Amino acid sequence: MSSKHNNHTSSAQSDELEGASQPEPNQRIWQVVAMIPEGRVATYGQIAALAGMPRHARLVGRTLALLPKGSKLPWHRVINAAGRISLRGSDSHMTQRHRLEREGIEFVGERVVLKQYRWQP
DNA sequence: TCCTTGACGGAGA
DNA sequence: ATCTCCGCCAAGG
Repeated sequence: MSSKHNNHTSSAQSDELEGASQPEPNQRIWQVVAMIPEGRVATYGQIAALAGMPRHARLVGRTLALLPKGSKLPWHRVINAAGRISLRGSDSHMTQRHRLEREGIEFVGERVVLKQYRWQP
């Protein structure tokens, strides 16, 4: 990018005013996350790239942080490039780890072995 | 307006 | 394996 314009899209739901062609970034992210199969994980950067926004890993994190509490999206299958859970709070952190282990994903210390569990579309 | 802080990541050292 | 730097970008202070 040229580091100019490309702003707007603040909160949500107002994309039909500018061409209404392709889905909003957040929506593309949700779609990709929804594709991660059970028992596999994907990294924030991986999701960003698959959503057509390479190097926007942080955007993925922000987007997932906004998900409503009972979201059906498999957000727990998204971890960082080190194979670790990025969630800060001990509650959410434990919830994510528990969900992953329940799907058969194993941890070696604090990390998932990506070589073994990374989703490869 | 500037600075800091994040559910980040890759290249170097 | 750890630590910096740097890219990226929205929210808050």
